[in-house]
Amino acid sequence: MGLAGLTKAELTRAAIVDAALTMAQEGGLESLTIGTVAEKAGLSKSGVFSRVGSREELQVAVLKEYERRFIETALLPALREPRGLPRLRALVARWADWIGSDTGRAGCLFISGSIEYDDRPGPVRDAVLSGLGELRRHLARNVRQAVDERQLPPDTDPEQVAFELAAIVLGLHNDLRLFRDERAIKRALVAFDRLLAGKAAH
Amino acid sequence: MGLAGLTKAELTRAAIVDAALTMAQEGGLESLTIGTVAEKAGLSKSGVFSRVGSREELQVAVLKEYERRFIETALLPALREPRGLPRLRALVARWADWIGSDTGRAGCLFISGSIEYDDRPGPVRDAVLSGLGELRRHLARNVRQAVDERQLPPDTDPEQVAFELAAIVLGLHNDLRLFRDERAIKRALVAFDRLLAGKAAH
DNA sequence: TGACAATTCGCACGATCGTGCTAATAATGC
DNA sequence: GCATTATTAGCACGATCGTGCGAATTGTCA
Repeated sequence: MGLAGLTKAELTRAAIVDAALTMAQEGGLESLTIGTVAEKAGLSKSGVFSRVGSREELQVAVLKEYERRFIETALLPALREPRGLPRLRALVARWADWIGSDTGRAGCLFISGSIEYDDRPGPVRDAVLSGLGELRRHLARNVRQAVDERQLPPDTDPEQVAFELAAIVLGLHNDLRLFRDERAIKRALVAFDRLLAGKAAH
Repeated sequence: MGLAGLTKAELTRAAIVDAALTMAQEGGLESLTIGTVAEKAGLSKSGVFSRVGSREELQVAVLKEYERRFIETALLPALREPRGLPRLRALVARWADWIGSDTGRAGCLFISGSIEYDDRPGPVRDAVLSGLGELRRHLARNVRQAVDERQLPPDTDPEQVAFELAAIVLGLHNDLRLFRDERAIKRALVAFDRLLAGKAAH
């Protein structure tokens, strides 16, 4: 047993998932191959395979790890803000920062995954769908709380606002990754403000 | 020379591109293989290859054909509306309809392409970038004209509105394709209205 | 240190990929 | 109908893919 109570196999597996995660951020989960991941991790193909079980299990593991980091970095810190609009604002701000932080090199696995697996059934698609669905419900719940706190108009449609917030993030991701246009960051923040300024959609 | 002045080779090529386009709409341009396209078109691998030159040229040809159909179906008809807000509204309405029309089976090649090729240089990426860039500039120009016609506030930022319009379409596409949620159509229209209601972003 | 278990590697397999090359076929002009 | 050309098929090639299996290596405990 090594540090932190992790066996060597678990450490190796973590290193594999970490390398695969980086690779998947440029190229997508579908671009992952056992061979290239092995090369990046400094292992043999068989070594990687014996740790992750199969290519598909590796893809799911990478997605889960990415989700864990997002929750830790963006979602949980926002929960420290008071409920309602402040918490919602903190969440979208951290979310946008998460997308824009390592711009250029790193794409969002859930956004690319939602394209790659929208017509490809299986465990990876299920993981993408559940992760994004949960986030969307989380957004709508926060909007509902903001309405309860009278920080948004009472005729606000929470799911409508959640839809639009998610759409803005998609636009941000697209402009950053494809057009390499950093102005998208400011545009996304402007769009957020307009949406949460109290004149929310009915 | 056959009908419409097309040689047999050109007819075959058109059939290949048509079959490939359908296949690319579920699975993306990167999922196209000479073999599967050949099977769907009822030809041999060599037959397909001799018509399209290479896999990459086929991908570009498919994208160009998709763009041609979009221009014909959504963009040109909108140009018959009076310039300014009516034309802009007609464009986004037809655009949303284009995305939502054959929902489920058919994805937008430019949206999936912007994910597949955001980190993959080459002719396909160039085609995606130029097509989406042109559409974005077209949007901004129409917004600018609506401002000139005093149909939108004078402090409207055309590129900001164009960004948000594109984002809404991304959200629509995502909810239709991944979540299979038809309510996204109405939500996109609501978002359009809110954006173009005269309280446009500053 | 020696026995045993955990971990990783080397290698091979069938499948599929894009792409040339040559022969067969279909269309065209006399 | 025949010769010529345009078009498509057959086949093989090297490369890469995921995956299984036995050997080699490394770590662990007495």
